Amino acid sequence: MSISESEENVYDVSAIQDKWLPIWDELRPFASGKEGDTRPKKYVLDMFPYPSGDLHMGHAEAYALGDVISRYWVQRGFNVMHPIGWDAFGLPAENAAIKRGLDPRGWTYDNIEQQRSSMRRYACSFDWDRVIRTCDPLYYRWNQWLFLEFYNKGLAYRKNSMVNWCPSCQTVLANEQVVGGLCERCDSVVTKKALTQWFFKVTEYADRLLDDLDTLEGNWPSKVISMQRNWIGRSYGADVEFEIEGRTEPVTVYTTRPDTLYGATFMVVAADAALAAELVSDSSPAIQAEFATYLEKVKQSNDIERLSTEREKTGIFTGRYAINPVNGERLPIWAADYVLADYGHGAIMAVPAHDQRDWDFARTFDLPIRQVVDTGEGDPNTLGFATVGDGVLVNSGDLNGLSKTEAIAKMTQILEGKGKGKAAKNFRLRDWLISRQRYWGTPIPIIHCDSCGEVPVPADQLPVELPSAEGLDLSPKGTSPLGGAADWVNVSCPKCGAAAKRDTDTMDTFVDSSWYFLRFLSPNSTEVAFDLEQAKQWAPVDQYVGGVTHAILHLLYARFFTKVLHDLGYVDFEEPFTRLLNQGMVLMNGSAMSKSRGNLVRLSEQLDEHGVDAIRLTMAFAGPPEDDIDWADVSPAGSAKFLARAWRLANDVSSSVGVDFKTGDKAVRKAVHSFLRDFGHNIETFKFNVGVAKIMELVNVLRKAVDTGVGAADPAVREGVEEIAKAISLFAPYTAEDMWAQLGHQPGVALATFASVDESLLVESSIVAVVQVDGKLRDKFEVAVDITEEALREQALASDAVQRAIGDKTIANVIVRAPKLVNIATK
RNA sequence: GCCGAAGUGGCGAAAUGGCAGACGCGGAGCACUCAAAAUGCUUUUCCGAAAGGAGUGCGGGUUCAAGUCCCGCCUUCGGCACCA
Repeated sequence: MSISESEENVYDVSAIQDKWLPIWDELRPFASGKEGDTRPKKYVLDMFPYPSGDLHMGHAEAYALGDVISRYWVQRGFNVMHPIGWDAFGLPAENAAIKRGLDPRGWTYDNIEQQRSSMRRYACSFDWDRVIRTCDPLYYRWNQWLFLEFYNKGLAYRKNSMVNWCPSCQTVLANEQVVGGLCERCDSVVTKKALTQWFFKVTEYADRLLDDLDTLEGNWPSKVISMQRNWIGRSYGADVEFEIEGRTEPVTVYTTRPDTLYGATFMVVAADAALAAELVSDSSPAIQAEFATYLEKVKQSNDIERLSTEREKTGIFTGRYAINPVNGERLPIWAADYVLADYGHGAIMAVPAHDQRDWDFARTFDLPIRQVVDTGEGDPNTLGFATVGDGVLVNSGDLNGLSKTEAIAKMTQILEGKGKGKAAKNFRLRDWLISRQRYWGTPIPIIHCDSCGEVPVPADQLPVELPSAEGLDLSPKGTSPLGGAADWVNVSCPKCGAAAKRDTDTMDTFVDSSWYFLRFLSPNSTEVAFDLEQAKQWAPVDQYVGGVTHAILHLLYARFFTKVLHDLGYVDFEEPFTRLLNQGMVLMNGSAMSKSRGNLVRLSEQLDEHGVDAIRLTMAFAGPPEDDIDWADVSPAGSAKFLARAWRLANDVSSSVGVDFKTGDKAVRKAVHSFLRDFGHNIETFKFNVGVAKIMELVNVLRKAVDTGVGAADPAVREGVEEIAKAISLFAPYTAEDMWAQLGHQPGVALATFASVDESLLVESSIVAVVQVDGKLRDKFEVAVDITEEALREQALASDAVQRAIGDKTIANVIVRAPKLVNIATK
């Protein structure tokens, strides 16, 4: 081989990348929504990134996998919309701005440009005509519009509540920013603070959010469905009314165990609930003082203490008594912090015999424990723990002898008859706190007027644009930085014209991402949030791809928004994401990559070293997409080697474009078409690693065919290599495009549809039958596919190896599954 | 504590109840080369020279046949966690 020949034959990754990028810019193969496109639609969506810097390995995995799906459907002849945008509001921009004394805008838009350019190099199949950035007024104006739609429907409201507070950052934190009781950013211990905040009424949709999960079964990872079910946490039980001595109004408690009402020996109210303070206010000064001290301690407590499992129960006696509605017993009322103010009614009936927490409390304060369910384990008084299982009711009047389930039903009935209670349900889910005392977010479009109260900003005055950050103190101080923008805050009331002030809070960025998938339908509209006709055509999202970190919050909120939009008549579906794929994480040496761990792998360096295609292929081939990839365990060099091997094959093909494949070698064609059949199935079931393996197998078959078989000129070889180029295009678009060109085609392999499977080529005339003796493989031989059971049985028994294995044992049974298998069972 | 998922070669992993380990990484060997790289080919679960035997976390079960189904454990990972 001469030197010049060998140079032609070298797979030069960077040259290929440089060659095709500008051509694709011209070609724009992934523009969607052109007039008159008759292809069936498919909406494929990757979770949009936060512009925190350049793309990292995690993005590289997510977008590689999303691209496999998106490109696959294009090549199956679908009109695919695969848009991208940026979730561009949020704390990191603000923190960077504070640190450098800059406007968060500059930092954000710079990062977006960097990520956009990296995505182009990474050959993401995005439709670049549909880009959105949530920090554009063009976008967040519609957050405000939606907020007002929610507000008008009573789904957005303001209330005072205890929220997470970081004493060091001087700001409220979202639940997701509290990690193990510590502030995500500064590791300070998070405490609680009472503040008036905006909420969205997610709880009103709790039943539907839970029940509709059933419709996602099979199309969403079961893990995500069960996490959402747990998070919503519906429980069934009863509300029970207790008269309180010296109080006109009864107190209602929620219980899942109304059957144990005869076992109630005391009542507990949440120490930080209004009820506790009220009850104590009529007690002795000594109790009032004790309560005040206790309440102070409770307010100081933090999640670290709360999370401790060994924690002793604490509480104080309020000096008040409740009356058990079924037996008239006087129950002392305690205030404690193990009862939550914001769940149920903030008060419980304590049944220490059958609830471990009540048992612990009873033991700490020497309160009676009365068994009312015999579970067969014994008396909780002497057992040392509460018995919570099923059993037979005792010491319970009319309930005696009933099972737990029967007793729950009967007690509920009794209470309803007496007007002392009713069946009830409760949710773990709380309303969504959306206000943030932060600058870099969507301003809440409400004006506070002394005489008119909360006044929505009129629709024609939207958007309420963020004032310039210039001159504003963005540093955390417990109130929103927007409060410092006097010109912006002070307005006249839209209703009465008097002096009024804007709401200075901004919205949680999860609001932005709760409906962005609809904005892609008409990304630049100044008339509507999203075009209703376009929504009919494209939505809902057929395939959503993203990390499992968003399994609860983002997906729950987006589902909530969709249901609200449905009820408002804007969309005709109730679930936003028909199918969901969660990709795993990219690790290095067993743990998540981070600078502080010193195990950070830089995407840009990987791309420089191995090429875009090899990295993308490695992401897909490493294993099942939902599994984590440990970068130390995979071989981008191996991927590059395979791509070069496939590429050389295109180089070798010597037949010309348009040659009649039907004249090609049958055996090779059979391999090609059985590949086509398997590959499509693998991709559609997300077995990308297996799909890649199938391509490798076909490449190996064709390499052999070229070198030692039918030769490079056989039409079947061209047929095979063309399909390989198309298949590789899902993973390695540069290599595929270059192969396509070598094969003599015009640019645009990404739009080349797969050949349909020729079933006639797959019909087998013979097959290898296996013979087992007692389940163990003993022989195999080729037989005709239509061999009769008798003939196969005879042939199996005639085998020397089989006879050797049977030896002197007696044959008990012979199972024949013609033509594939014979199993001989001996005694 | 509650809910869920997963345990298969040296490694990443395949396997509609029907040949365990496809495909790849790594290893070994051969060819090409003055040589190396690259490439191509062969081989690679373990024990055994071989015949053969063992083998999918552990213990049972169903079945002609179990990595796969059922029961009971163990381990690892993820989520929730005083939710009455």
